[in-house]
Amino acid sequence: MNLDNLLDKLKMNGYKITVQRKAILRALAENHNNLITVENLFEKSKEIYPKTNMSTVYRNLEILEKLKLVYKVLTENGMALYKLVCSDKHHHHIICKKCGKTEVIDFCPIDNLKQIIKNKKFILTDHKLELYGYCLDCKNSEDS
Amino acid sequence: MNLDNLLDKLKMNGYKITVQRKAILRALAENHNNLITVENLFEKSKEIYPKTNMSTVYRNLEILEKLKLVYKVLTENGMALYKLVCSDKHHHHIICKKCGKTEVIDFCPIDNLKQIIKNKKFILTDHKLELYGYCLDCKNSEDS
DNA sequence: CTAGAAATGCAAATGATTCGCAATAAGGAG
DNA sequence: CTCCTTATTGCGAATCATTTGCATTTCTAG
Repeated sequence: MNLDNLLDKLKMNGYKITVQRKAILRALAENHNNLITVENLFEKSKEIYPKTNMSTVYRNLEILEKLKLVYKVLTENGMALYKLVCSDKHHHHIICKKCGKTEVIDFCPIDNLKQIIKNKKFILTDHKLELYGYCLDCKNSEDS
Repeated sequence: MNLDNLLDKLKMNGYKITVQRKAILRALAENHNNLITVENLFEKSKEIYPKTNMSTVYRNLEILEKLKLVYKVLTENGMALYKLVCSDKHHHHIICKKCGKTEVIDFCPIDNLKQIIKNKKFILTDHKLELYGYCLDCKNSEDS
């Protein structure tokens, strides 16, 4: 999904297009393969529009998350990482533990699981599958 | 794993057995099927040994996590939930989104995934599979 | 029983995230 | 283009789970 599509989606949902909002989206778009921290996104947004404020970044991420335009993971210490969603099709990711690079995993084990869960006293509603590792770039750099 | 085993593991690793530590472990053991919040664990520990302190709970959870005696999940808002690990065998859970009850899922899709990841520029090291839903008790109670 | 190390309690610090509120900017109607 | 309404922003202060420093207490090996 490119920048214009994103802006359209926002407009369609009654959100105004502000300079800050565009900067944040562009910063996200320029990192669409990587999960980034809010702090980092804030820095990148400021490079595009220097007056962008941290609260604004948070508020926009909240909106983008609600519209499912952004994907959020929590690190082990509970900090949020974000990236733009790349496609509407259900999928998972493998995430580089060092640099946050992601690749799509076009496989979902949920059907196998549904079978198993049939016998449990549970109604399955959601699932979260996250794979972690190192991308080759990070693997090859010594200090991992 | 029962209380005595847990105490042994701690001793074996050079940790002392204190009243508070035993209270926290007993509280965890009494809830071994449910994920509980630290706050909640704190309350339950105090019922067993009233002088137990919140910091102590946090410090002990940290130790238990390091020894892999406890399993930790983060809620959507980044708050930690804990439960004792039940077995050494690799497994996953289905988690009730309302009450935190868990059931073991004795299936891991990682072999299928390894096959898929072979072609990616990634070294897989970890994975996280969490299933969410409602246990029948919660499903049946109206206010969900 | 004692010494030394580990653990605890308390209160204060941290740090990511949220919030209140006044000021500003967007964009539709005229 | 200008006005008006409403959303959005910036700022600083508040939140809140978690962590930490330090003095005190408790373990436990010897």
